[in-house]
Amino acid sequence: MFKIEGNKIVINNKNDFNPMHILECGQVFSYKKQNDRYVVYSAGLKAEIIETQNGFEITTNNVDYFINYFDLNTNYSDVKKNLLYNHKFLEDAVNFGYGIRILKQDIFETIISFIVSANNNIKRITQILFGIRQKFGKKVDDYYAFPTLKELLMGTVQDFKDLGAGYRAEYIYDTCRQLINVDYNKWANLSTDDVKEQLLKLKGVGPKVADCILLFAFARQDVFPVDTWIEKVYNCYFQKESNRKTIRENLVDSFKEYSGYAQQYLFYYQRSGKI
DNA sequence: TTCCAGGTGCATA
DNA sequence: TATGCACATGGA
Repeated sequence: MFKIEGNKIVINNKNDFNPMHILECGQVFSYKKQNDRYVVYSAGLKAEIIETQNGFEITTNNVDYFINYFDLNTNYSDVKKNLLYNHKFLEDAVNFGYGIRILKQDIFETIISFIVSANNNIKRITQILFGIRQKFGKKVDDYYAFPTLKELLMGTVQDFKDLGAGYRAEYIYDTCRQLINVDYNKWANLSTDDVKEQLLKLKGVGPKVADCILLFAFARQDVFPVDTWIEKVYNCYFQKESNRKTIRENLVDSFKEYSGYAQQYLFYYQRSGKI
């Protein structure tokens, strides 16, 4: 799937890796499209992705971090094959977003990002998060790192409001203070339900945001975040249902340990307007 | 003007 | 446990 050449990760494959699909499918907000390349920022690190004749090249200041970040040791041909074997109706969605990979993002950044995402739109979420980087993060070369917990603790509720967070400003402020006494790195050893129980204690983290954090930071595929778009998908493919808890239960029951993957293909396809 | 965006917190029954 | 409402903000 890939090889390492100095500070580059070389991917000779265009079927299971597509930066547009990966970055624009809604799982991440800290990236920019610049002419011929995508630039991705995660925690304090940065990677640039360009297309080559046979695939893509990722240039980065931390090769190991981004091999894990892009989940390059998982075989997505197998993922898609297994998904389609049991769920034929996903074919159009998987063909549309064939290059999606579920990222393994920084835990703290993902918690803050998805608190900001609640009842918000992607353009504004992105703007607010880059604002948080610029105001509280360290300057590294030509970009700003995502602030550490210690750095973000310096922010006031008014600071976050000024950045456009609206009523979520208090959630960010409160959650930072709750996280002082929490070692979320140890949560990796817990069951999905137990991690979710911990996440739900955080201010601004409800069932949907918790599922996003589990999927995009803890690599738990047995969750199905249900938002306004997935509700539309459900009402289109399955039956009319407005209770999101019920929708989630039915979807996880159907997709089981492939729920997270299915969710991303469907979310990306639905948002494209091609459904 | 109203609706919508990767929903959650809180009061109430 | 389940339901209903308020909550900032800006684009369509």
